[in-house]
Order: sequence, then structure tokens, then C-alpha cells
Amino acid sequence: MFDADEVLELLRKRGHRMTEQRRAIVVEIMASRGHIAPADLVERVRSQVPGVNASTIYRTLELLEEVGVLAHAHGERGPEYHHAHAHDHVHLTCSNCGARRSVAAEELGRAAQEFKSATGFRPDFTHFEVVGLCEDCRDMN
Amino acid sequence: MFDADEVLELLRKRGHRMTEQRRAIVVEIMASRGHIAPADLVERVRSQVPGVNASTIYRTLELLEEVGVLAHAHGERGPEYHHAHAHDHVHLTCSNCGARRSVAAEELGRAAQEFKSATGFRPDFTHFEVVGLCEDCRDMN
DNA sequence: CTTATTGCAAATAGTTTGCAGGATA
DNA sequence: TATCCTGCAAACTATTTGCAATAAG
Repeated sequence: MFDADEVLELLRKRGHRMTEQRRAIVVEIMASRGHIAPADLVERVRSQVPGVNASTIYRTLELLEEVGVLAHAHGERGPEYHHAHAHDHVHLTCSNCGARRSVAAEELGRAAQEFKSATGFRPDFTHFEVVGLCEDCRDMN
Repeated sequence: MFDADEVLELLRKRGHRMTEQRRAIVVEIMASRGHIAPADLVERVRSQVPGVNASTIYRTLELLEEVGVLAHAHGERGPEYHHAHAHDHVHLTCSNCGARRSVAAEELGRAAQEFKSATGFRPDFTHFEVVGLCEDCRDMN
């Protein structure tokens, strides 16, 4: 949905300043696919532009969430960010073999509907990963 | 399902030793309802038996998970333990008003079934809390 | 020139570990 | 007596914050 330049433009419009570090961080983030673990991102950015401070990267992640470019979810190893337009992806992790994959939230419409009629609560499966048994492991048990 | 004495008995049978600290920790845990945040437990145990070290409490939580008395799940504020027999409780948190409640997993049988047919993946909604909109907040949007 | 942004260093929070002495079986 | 447990202190991981210097607009 967004590429790095569009995000940079968005920040500029919002009155944020453009720095070398910010540019590098945004480029790295927008080039990422799937979930982005903050600590990993720190490594990746630094391998591109040595000397960028971790705090700067954390602050940028926060900023990008504020402006709606990123959103965060919770995985087994803590909070992870992802592109907000990918918000409609549900992360599945097999508790047996550890396999991870994701599905479009819209495929879960009926499940969400059932969930809602059972509880009155409209679930958002995208905010936490969903643990369970994948197709393969399910058969072995 | 278990009360503190039964758990202590179980540990004894397994060859674990009985100490004042362990007894106090187990009692406090088994008297708890719902989720147990490790850091909170540390506070509560210490208010009963001052001087118990945090590391002892963390080690006891691990031990109780090993023997199957406890299980852990992931909430917005990190890992939380709960009684293993309560494994079949799903924690719901409203992202709008913050209200938390839980429902029996069995009430979600149909939702889980739909989830499975949509993805091939059998979900376990008990391991992470489920975020979404509660009945009240759902209407306001 | 105004102030957003950065780097640094220190603080934090929550949890984990190594180790030696003390307690349990 | 053999070791399991505990407390202590230190290490740790990931993240956050205060502050002064720097740099963008």
C-alpha cells in the first residue's frame, strides 16, 4: 500500500523533519515483510547505517504507529510490528512444530461471526497471534 | 480441581522438598483466581511471608508448569499463568474500554470449527488473549 | 532562529543465573 | 549425608527516558 517514499512524504506533511536516520529506518521498515521485531530491526538498520541509536529506532516505530503506517501485535517472543495495511492478516503458530503462517482475516469471517454469537464479543484475531495445531500436527495427534 | 494441599502432595510424590517458601507460594497461587502475573505474585507472596526471594517464586512457577498444575498464556502486559484446569478459559479484552472477561472454551466450539475449516488450523484460543470489541463498545461504533 | 531529532548514558522492568550456605529427606 | 532449595548479587534483555548537542525547516 505504502512504499518508503510515500511514508516519508506523509511524515513531511505532518511537519516531521527528514533526517538521514529516519530515512534509513523507514526504508528498512517498508522493505520488510511480515512481522518486525524491534530488536531485529535495530540490527538490520545498523548494518545499513552504523551508528544509528536504538532509541531512535524505537521512537520511529512509535511515530509510525501514531501516523497509522504500522500496527503492533503480540507474538510468543513479545510485541512485533507490521505494516498497518497488513492488519488483516492473522498469524498462526503451531504449538507442536512451530510452523508459522498467516491467513487473510476475511477468510475468518464465519469463524468471527460464530465467535461473536457465542460471546457477544467481536474478536480481532490480528492483534495476538493464534496458537493451535497446524494441519500436519493435527493428524498426528 | 486442585487445592494447595493436593499440589503440595503431588510435589512431594515427585520427590520435591517441602519448604516454608514453597508452601507459601503454592498456597498463594492456588488461592488465586484467573490470571497470575509473575511480578504481582511476587508482591503478594512477600506481603504474606516477607523475605521470599523473587527468583524462588519464578522457579516455583516454572516447576508448577512442569508438573502440569499451571499453564501460561500471553496478555497485553506479557506472560501470565493460570491454573491448568482453567485452560479451557478464553480471555477476552476489549480494545476500546479495556474490559476483560473470560468464557469457557467449549462455548467457542463452533467458532473453532469454522476457524478450522477456513484455515486447516485448529486454534487454541486459550494461549493468547483475544482482543476485540465487547458488546457495549461494538454498538457505539 | 526555533525546536524537532538524535546520541549518549543511565534508568528501568521483569526475569534469569551462578554460586555458596542452609535446610530437607 | 546427599542434594535440593534458597537468598543474594550480578547479569541480562529489551526498552525507555533525561538531557544537552546537533541539525532541519
